[in-house]
Amino acid sequence: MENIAKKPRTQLDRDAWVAGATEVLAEEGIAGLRVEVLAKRLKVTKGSFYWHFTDRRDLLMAVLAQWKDGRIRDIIKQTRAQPGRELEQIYHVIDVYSASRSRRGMMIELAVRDWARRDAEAAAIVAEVDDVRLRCARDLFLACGVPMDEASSRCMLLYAYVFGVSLMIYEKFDHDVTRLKRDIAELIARSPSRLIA
Amino acid sequence: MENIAKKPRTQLDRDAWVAGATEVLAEEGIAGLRVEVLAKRLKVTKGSFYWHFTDRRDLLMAVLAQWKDGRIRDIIKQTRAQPGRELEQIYHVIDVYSASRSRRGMMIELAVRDWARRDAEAAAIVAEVDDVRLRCARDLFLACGVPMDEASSRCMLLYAYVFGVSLMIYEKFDHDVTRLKRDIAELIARSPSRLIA
DNA sequence: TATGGCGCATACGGTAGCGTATGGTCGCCG
DNA sequence: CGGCGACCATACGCTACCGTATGCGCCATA
Repeated sequence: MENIAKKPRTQLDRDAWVAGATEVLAEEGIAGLRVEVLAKRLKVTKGSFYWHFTDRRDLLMAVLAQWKDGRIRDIIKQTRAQPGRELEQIYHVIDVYSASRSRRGMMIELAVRDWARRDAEAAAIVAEVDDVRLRCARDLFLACGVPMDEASSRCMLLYAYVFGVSLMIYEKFDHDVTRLKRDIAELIARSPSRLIA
Repeated sequence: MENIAKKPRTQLDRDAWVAGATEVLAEEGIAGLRVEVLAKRLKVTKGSFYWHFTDRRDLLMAVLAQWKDGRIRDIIKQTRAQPGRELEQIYHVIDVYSASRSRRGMMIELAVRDWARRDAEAAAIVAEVDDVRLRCARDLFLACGVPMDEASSRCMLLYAYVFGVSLMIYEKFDHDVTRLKRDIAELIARSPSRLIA
């Protein structure tokens, strides 16, 4: 009965801690991610934590690594388009990264980026993720026939927008969010065919 | 010798504390803004702090209020254009808010916005600032002859971009930041005259 | 059935930070 | 020159954490 890599016990493993930590990160930010707080949330004591991790930073790095893997996998998936449908894939990416679509994901994203502003290792991970994202999005624009330089500009604008808009509070300003977001997506991805003229 | 509101003493006043706190906020974020740390930086003890402020939150609210006033004053100033030169004023706003231009200002901006994600009072202030900013920028677009809806979209895109781009790490991606930023400014503010056609 | 290790609880020392209490020093004013 | 009030230092109790040390139960295996 070689029950390989599968213990049906109720006990916690590293991944469970990382999952819980990611949850806390989304809600409280990196500063609120404390091991004793996390332990309480997982209904254990920190005795368990220090069995699975050497210290707090060990956990943080695991969270970071898992975030990076998930993000890169997701980018590849979201930017894979059937030939000829690249433009609508661009709109899809804008829509999918819209804050309201995946509030939790964006909260983690912002928490990680805030973290990266003061932590070199986090910054390195963010740099990797950004690089992959930008290249994937640029490839979509290139496939639409947009020249290289403009493809770079547009994909940079795309990501800056989706992150930036989730930092803003504009309830009083806008009257019709749906139209607003649709029009902005137009501005970012606007049919590149026009540009050839 | 009515030396009104002017004591040439070397002692600290509320404003000195707020200024120091803003500095720490820029460097360490809201979580790093501790009264004992700040006191050490100002070469006094927290005995002084609790004479000027009732508690830590009192300081935070003062920082927030001063930030709001400064931002609103700055917006008014940056978006005031001579008639007929509104478009170049838009480019000026984009440039001025570029992260590299005022790194310190953007660090505070991001710290406040991160703070606002978990604090209702901070969120209310950010909402006010965003509203003023968006309306001022929209007025510029309107003065350029851009119709209302599009002016709204473009000014929202403008601010989302400047905040978002300062969250990204793209050294590996871009080869020519100057060109990139210029082209993106073009995409955001692109000569509205074209739209009439 | 013994025994060894995994997974966790408990207990401890140490630091950082908040807020309070109280005392001290200096300048000014009568 | 006595006293008062602005401004700050010192000292204290308290809580939240971090990380370590150690004990304890439970399951597997010999």
